[in-house]
Amino acid sequence: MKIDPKSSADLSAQIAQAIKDAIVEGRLIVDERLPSEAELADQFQVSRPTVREALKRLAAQSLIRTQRGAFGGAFVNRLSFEDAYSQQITTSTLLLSMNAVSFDTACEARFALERACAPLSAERRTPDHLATMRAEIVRQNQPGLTDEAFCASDVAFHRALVDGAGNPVLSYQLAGAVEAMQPLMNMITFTARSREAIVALHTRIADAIEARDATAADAALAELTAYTLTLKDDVMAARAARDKS
Amino acid sequence: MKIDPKSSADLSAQIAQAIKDAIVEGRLIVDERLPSEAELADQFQVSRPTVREALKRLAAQSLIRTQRGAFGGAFVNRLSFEDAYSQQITTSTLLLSMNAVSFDTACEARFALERACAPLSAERRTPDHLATMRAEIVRQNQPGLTDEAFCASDVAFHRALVDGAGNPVLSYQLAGAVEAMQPLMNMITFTARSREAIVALHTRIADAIEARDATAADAALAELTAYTLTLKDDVMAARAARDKS
DNA sequence: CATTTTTTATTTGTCTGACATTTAAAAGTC
DNA sequence: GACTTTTAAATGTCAGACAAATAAAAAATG
Repeated sequence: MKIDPKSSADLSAQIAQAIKDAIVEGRLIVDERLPSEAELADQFQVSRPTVREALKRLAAQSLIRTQRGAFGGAFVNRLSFEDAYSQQITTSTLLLSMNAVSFDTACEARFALERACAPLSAERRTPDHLATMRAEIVRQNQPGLTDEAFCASDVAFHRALVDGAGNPVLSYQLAGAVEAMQPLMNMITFTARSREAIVALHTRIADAIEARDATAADAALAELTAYTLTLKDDVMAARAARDKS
Repeated sequence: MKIDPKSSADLSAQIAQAIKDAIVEGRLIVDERLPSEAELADQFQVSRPTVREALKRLAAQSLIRTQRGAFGGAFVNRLSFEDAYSQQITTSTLLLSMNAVSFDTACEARFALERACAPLSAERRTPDHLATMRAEIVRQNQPGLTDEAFCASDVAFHRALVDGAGNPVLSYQLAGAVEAMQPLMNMITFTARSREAIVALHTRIADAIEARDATAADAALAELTAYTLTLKDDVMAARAARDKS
C-alpha cells in the first residue's frame, strides 16, 4: 500500500483510499488487524494524527472498527446488512431532501421497486410476515393515530411485504427507497377517508400475499401508487388555493 | 448542538453524530459554513485534533467539504447523485463479498429490480439510451473480448436500460445492484456459445424497448435471468467435476 | 482613477511530543 | 489451581507549533 507524494489531495484522504482499496479488492480480509497507528505512520511517512484522521474516515464508513488496549488496534469490519441499511437510509434521505427530488419521482421509484418484490413475497412469505402486515393494518385503523405514527406504520407494513421476499439484498435495497420516502409522505395530511382507502388497499395486498396471488398483489400495489399520487395532488391543490386567497 | 459528557463513545464520534443529525434534520442547510475548527473545539470543549477527526468522519460520507484559506472552512455538502452512486456501489459490493451472499440471491435481486425499470424504460427511453444499448451489443459481439470486458459491457448495457426509465432515484438504487454483481459475474467464464445467447437476449431486450413493448422486454429479461442462473450452475458443476477428479 | 501587486489575517493541513485510558497477557500470590 | 496484581501495548485525547492556501484589504503602479 502506497500513496502518491505528488498528489495535492489530503494525506489522510489518500491513506484512507489506499486502505479502502485494499479492503474492497480483498487484499485485507475481514477481521484482519491493520498495523498500529504508529506503524502506519511510519509506513506512510506521516504523523500519527494524520493516520488517525484516515482511520476515522474508514470507521465512518463501517469499513474498520477499533479496539483499545493491548492487542487492540484497527480491524477490518464485516459490513453487516444492518450497517448497510442505515447507511442506505441516510444517503437516500439526504439525496431526496438535498436535490429537491419531486414527490412523483420518489414515489414512482419506490413503488416500482416494491412491485418487483411482490411476486417473490407472494411465493415465499412466512406466517410471521403476514402477521406483521395484519398487525400494522390494525394499528392503521386506530382512530387517534397521528400522521407521523400512521406513516411509520405504513413503512413497517411495506417493510414486512418486502422482507417476505426472503431476499436480504432486496430488503437492503428497498430499505432506502421506502424509508427515505417518509419525510416526503409526511407532507401529506391523511384525512379519515384517505386512511380508510389506504387501509383497504393494504388489506387487499395482505390478502393477495396470503393467497399467494402475485397478480392481485401487483394490481393492488398499482392502485396504491395511483392513489398516493392523487392524495399528493389534492394536498398541493388545497395548498395552492389557500395561498391564493 | 451538544454532546453527552457521560457517554463512553469516542468524543469524535459523538461530535460527528451531533453534526450529522443537524444536517439530516435540516438545522444545517446545504452550503452553510460550520464554525471553524478552533470554534468547534471551544464549543464542544475538546481539542482541535478531536474536532478534526469528527470532521473527517463527515467528509468520508460526503456530508461536508472543506476549503483551506481565509474564509475557508467546512461547508455542508449537497449530496450529489454521483456521490451517492459510488457510496452505494462500494457498500453493495462489500455487502455481497463479505457476507457470502449467494450468486442466486444477488442475481434474483438484481433482475427483480431491473424488471421493475423495464416498463418505464420502454415508455420513456430516448434515442440516446437506445444507441448506447446497441453500441454495447456490438461490442459484446467482438470476438477477442476478455471476460472482464464482456462483463463491463454487460453492466453498461443494463445501466442504459435502467437510465432509460428517466428516474434518477431508480438509477441510483439500481447502480448498486447491477455493479455489485460484477465481481460475482466474473466467476463465470463465458463460452462463445453463451455469449451468443446473451447477445441474442440483449438484442431482444433492445428491440422491445425500441418498440416500447414492455411485455416483450419483461419476457426477455426473465429469460436472461433464467439463462444466467443456468450458466452459473454449469460453471459450478464443471468445477465440482474437476475438483473431484 | 483603474488596475495590478503586495500584504495580511484567517483557516485548514500537518507535525511533535506528551499523557490518559483501556485491555489482555504475564507475573505474582494465596 | 484460582485469583489478584503488574505490565506492556494500543488507542483516545490534549497542547502547541508551523506550513500552506486563500481571499479580502491595502498598497503600489500605470
